[in-house]
Amino acid sequence: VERPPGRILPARFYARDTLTVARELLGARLCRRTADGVWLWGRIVETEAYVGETDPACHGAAGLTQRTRILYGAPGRSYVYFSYGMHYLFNTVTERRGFPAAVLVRALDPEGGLERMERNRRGRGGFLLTSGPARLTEALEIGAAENDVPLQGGDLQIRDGAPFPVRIACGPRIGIRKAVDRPWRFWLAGNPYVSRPLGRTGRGT
DNA sequence: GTCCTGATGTGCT
DNA sequence: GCACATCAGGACA
Repeated sequence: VERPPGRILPARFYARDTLTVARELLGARLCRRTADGVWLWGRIVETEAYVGETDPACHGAAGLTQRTRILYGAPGRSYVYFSYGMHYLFNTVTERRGFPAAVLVRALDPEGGLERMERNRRGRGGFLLTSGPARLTEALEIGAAENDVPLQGGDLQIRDGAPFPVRIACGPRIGIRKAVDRPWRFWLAGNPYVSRPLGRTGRGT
């Protein structure tokens, strides 16, 4: 069994402007060590920024609560939450303490541990393996236990990767109803694992 | 291909 | 109560 390549991104990487972090996470590797010690990872190809109390789509817009206290906490940690009664979504906390912001990871280009990921996805491979925020957490076995943990070691890490030689595209965030005008979704143009290439509309895949 | 719906937990209003 | 940063599967065309 292999180990993921690249260098772990330090906490200070995340302690910056969230839009910058969202762009610079493209190409980095989200790495997960399962309970039985298997490494699963992929290159991040799609992200979204959620920025502060003034961003209506950010959970931080609700202010400091039990749920959002992680967003107000230290940058470089995970924020995993349960959505629609069935899915877990993975975010990295950004900016300084006291400023609630995060980057949602929406898609991965799978790189290591493909067989295990496909099993986790009940046989679905190819595009359906990791092309969506809930798909990738299921593939990588990320759940409630991975909420509020550091990303600089242990079983959940983000490591750097050589930049993909493609354009970074941006557009409106997916699946929200507030602040739809802010183009805070970023993706690698042409990558086959991007959940919704521009031009496709509506819900579903 | 598009459209629609069901599954379902959690936190805030 | 209800909104919600989703996905899968079925009904059509």
